[in-house]
Parts: sequence; C-alpha cells; structure tokens
Amino acid sequence: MNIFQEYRNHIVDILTHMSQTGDLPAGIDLTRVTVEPPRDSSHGDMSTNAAMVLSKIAGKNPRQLGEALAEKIKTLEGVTEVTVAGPGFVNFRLDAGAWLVTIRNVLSSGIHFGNSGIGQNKKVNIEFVSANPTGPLTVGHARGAVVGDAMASLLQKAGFDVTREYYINDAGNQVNILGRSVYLRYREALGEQIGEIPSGFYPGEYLKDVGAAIAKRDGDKWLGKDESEWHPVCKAAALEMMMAEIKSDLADMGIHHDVFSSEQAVIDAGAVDKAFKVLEDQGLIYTGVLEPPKGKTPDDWEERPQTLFKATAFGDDVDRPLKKSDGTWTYFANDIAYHWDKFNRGATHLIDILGADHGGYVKRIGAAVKAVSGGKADVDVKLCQIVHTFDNGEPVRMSKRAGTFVTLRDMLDKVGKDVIRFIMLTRSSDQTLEFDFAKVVEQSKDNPVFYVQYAHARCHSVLRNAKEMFPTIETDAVALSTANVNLLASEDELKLVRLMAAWPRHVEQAAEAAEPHRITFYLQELAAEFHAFWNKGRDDNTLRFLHENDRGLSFSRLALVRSVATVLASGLAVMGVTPLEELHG
RNA sequence: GUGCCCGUAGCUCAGCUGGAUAGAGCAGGUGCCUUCUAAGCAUCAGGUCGGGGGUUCGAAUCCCUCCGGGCACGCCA
Repeated sequence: MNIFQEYRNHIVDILTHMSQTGDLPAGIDLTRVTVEPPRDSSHGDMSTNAAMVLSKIAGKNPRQLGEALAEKIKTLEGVTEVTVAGPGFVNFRLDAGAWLVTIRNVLSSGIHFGNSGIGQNKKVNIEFVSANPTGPLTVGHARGAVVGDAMASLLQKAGFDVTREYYINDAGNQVNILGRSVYLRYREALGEQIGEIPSGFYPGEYLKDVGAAIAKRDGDKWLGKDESEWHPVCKAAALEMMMAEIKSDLADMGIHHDVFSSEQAVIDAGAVDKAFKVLEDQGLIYTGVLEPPKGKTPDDWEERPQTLFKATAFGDDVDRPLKKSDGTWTYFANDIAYHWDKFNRGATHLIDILGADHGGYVKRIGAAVKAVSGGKADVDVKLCQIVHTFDNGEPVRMSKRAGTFVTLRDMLDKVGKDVIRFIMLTRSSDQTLEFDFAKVVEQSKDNPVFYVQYAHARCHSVLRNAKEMFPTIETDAVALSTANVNLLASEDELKLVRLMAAWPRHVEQAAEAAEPHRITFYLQELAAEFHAFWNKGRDDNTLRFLHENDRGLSFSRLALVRSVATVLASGLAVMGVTPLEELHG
C-alpha cells in the first residue's frame, strides 16, 4: 500500500540479487537503504541512498555503484527516468499510470486509505488524561486528551492493537483533602457560614455542587460526626461526581477510554506488594540512605535509611524510595504496580501522555517498567508542553489554586470540539502552544482548521455542482472508480495524486515516531495543493474540474476530487475532527 | 547544582529519525474576481539553523562544550 515501500522492496530484491551474483559482497546489511521522495521534486519522484550506504562495504565509489544500480532499476515496471545525482543518489520517476492507480485505491478504501500493517497487531496501551479527580478538566488536560486520543487512532490506523486507558488517582492525600473540602461545602449547603476556604483545602466552587448533593441526599446526618464517619462518604461522592463530569467533558470531545483504572483498586488488589516482590526477587531493592536533593535542600530533610529501588541500574539518576517513613507505599510504588498491571494485561508497549511538569518522572518510570517486566516491555512517555490561552492577543489567566482557570468545558462552549482538537495538534507536543480563542475561529488562511476544512468543503462543492451540471451523474466512490484516470495527465493533477500516494507513508512514519501532529501538517500540504489547483482553473479553463461539453473528463476529475476529499477525511478522522462539507449556511 | 524540553526568516512554526540548493503561514512588495466559494491563488523579498569544536561520503538533525529561555527536583500526588 505504501508505494515507497513497494519500490524499496523492489530495490532490495535487486541488491540481494547483486550480492548473489557477486556484484556486491555476500550477506550485506540493507537496513539502511531507504526509498524516499527527494526533497526537491525536480530530482525525481523517488530517490534511494543505496549506493552511498553500500559503497564502503562494496569497495566501490558511490557514483559507480549508483550507475550499476540505475541500470537494474530501469527495468522495473512503471519506472521511466533513472539518474544518478549528487554524491550517489539514484533518482527515478514513475510514469503517470503508476501514480494514477492511487485514485482507484483511495476510492475503494475510502477513509481507510493509508491503513497499514506495520503495527502487526502489537498491543499498545496508551494512558492519557489521567487528571486527578479533584476538579474539572482544564486546557492543559485538553491537550493531553487530544494528543493521546489522536495517537491512539494513529496507531490503530498503523495496525496496532490499542487500548485507551485512564488512571484515576483516587488514593492518597489529594483525595483526602478533596473529601475534607467537600465536607466544608456540605456544611455550607446546610446554611453554615464557612467563610474563607482555609489553605490546604480545594477552594474551587465546583465542589459546592457536591456538598449540596450530599446535603440533599443525607440531610444533616453527618453534622457533628467524627471525620472517620463522614470522610469516606464525602470522598466517594466527590470522586463519583468529579469523574462523571470528566467523562462527560471527554465524551463531548469525542474521547472514550476503554479502561478506567483506579489507583485504589490497584492497591486493594495487592498489586503493589506483588510488584515489589518482582523487584525484590531480582535484587533491585535495598535499604540505603539518599543524599538531599542538590540546590534545594528541604527544611525538614533528615538522612535516614529508606527502602530503595535500584533505578540507576536502568538509567535513572538516583535510586528511588518506595516506602515512606510510616511504612506506607510512595506514589511511585503504586505507579510501578499500576504499570506492572498494564504489562500483565498484555501490553508490551506502554505510552504515557503526561504534562510537562512530569519531566522528572520519565526516567524513573522507564526504569521501573523495564525492571518489572523483565525487559519485555517499555514505556514511552510523551510530555505535552504548556498551552497558553489568549483572547485576541490578551492572555487569559488560569490558576487552579485560585479556582479561576480555563476549563475544557469553557473551551467546548466557546469554539467546539473540532477546533480544539485541530489546534492542539498543530504543534509537536514538546513545543509550547498558543491557543487564541479569537484566532482559532477566524475564517482565514492563517487558521489551519479553516484552511483544511475549506479544502474539504470545496471538494464537496464541486461534487454538488456536478450534480447540477449533469443531473444523471453518479458521484459516489463506486461509480467514480470506473472513471478513466488516464485523462488526469497534467502536471498539476499528478502533483495532487503523488501527494495522496504519500499519505500511507506519512501515516507509518507518524506512527513510528508517535507524533500525531505530523498528520496535521500533511493535511495542510494537501489542502494547499488542492487550493492551488482549484485556482489554476480560474486562469486556465481547461484545468477546471467540470466541463459541460466533456462529461468524460469531468467524471475523471470528479474521481480526483473525491479522492482528495477522502484523503483529507482520512486524516481528519485520525485527528478526531469532523470533516465539513459546507462552511457557510 | 542536576536532569528533561526548546533555540531555524521580523513573528508563529515545520523539517520525513544523517541526505542534494533548509521549507510553510503571518507581517511587507507586486499581481489575479463577467467563470466550480477571492474565506482563495500566484509571485518577489527575507537565513551565520544560538556560538564553537567533533564524528563521516554528507549534520538543522548524532556526540562534546558554552550561551540564552522554559519545566522539574523532596517520604507530595
């Protein structure tokens, strides 16, 4: 399906043959041989570095080897021009026919065009969002949510068996504080003046609803009672309502996790002890004394023996404590158990999408996963940098502590899911991102959401117009796949077709790099190419899509147009963005 | 102090895991609407890829070092 891969296979066959006949040494390593589009398309359609990569081991100069290889490439089907250029690139072109089959492929595969088998059905677990259930989702979570979900779709498209997972941090101090904060709101709901929310409590107003709900359900039943009685009730109610809100926000973003894992459940299942034992059995646990952190010694630092995990054996900077002084597990210990659990459920490749503030955590969890899986699993931690929100250039402040922050819900209400999803994927995740509420809904060329949607809508506009011009014409994919694509021989048309043919390659590369934002850039490129062709039809009538007196050509062009729309839709599907067929109305 | 990320055109960013003459958009100059959406297109101009070393056929990309910006660091979660 990936046309570049196809030709790479052919070239590998040639090279293998050459090594059998003695033109190349036996048993050569061909893994570094690539077939790619050259940066400058005037060099050719495809380019291989084989001659340069192999010249040393072959003991020949690259140009010479390139000439020999070029002779063989000439004999491949569909290949027209072969040249050796620069330091030893072998460039070649394919005839129009070889490219034009792409249209039929797109039309028959529909939105699944670009699907790949490189994932080999390997199990991948992507953990994302995993926001603490102590408040509503914010802009920052939105980015992780979008990146994680698009990553999952991308890997699925590339043939991986993907599980989307959410880890609920429902154990430990934060949720204890949450429970107490809710109790305050409960008392408030029953008429008590609670005044200013003391520090050490969550001040957010959203907890009022929780307090009120408990008051409505239980009346004054918990007033004057001991914390041990009301706390579990308040905590449970808060968790339930917070998670319900989070899930509803995610649902409105079009995001659905397959698994919600509870930290408390992991603990209750005894997974922490078991995971600890796994490490202990490998001799990775010892009792030692850590030095205070450099440059920022905590006031209450005291040296004492601790139960440590030998994270340094796996590339971490220091060994990490697993038990607190009161003998309970650290958060890290719980997290090891959780990742071990994911591994036990069959995933050998784990991906964690985290906020940039978790930077210090990457090596640690990587070490733990290697250790606890016996080297059979790995974890790829993707850190998403901060999102700065603006409105017409004016910063929109957010501060979770103060309880005034931009929530995902705010964003959904203001600009909608598709815009959020698209914009969140316009930068690589380790680049900070600016989100301007005014700009992202602007209908202009510098708004990529609009630009790509416009291209898609224009395609459909042509299809609609065709129906008016030729009332009996069928413009569905099945009908159009009978079109004579050989009529699409102009350089402008072939440019579009070549770009579409490269889509499967982009999918594979984005998946391998685990970088969904690359999809966005590809779509902008394809949209630009389409807009360009559209406008050529203004200057040159023969390049218009529809010709009243030439139904055959119109039909072929419609096949091209529908292909473009389909590839755009295929990419938007990975991003989770709904393709629009009309922009105004 | 240590680790991670970033530094590419005036601005915002890509750069296909080491390839050829480093690319887009915005902003600036010049053109294109009696014709499928001008919400668009074409074209010009704009660069010491933060600096300096190294690795090799070949470096924005890999290594070292320095400079500048961001995020982290603990028995928190």
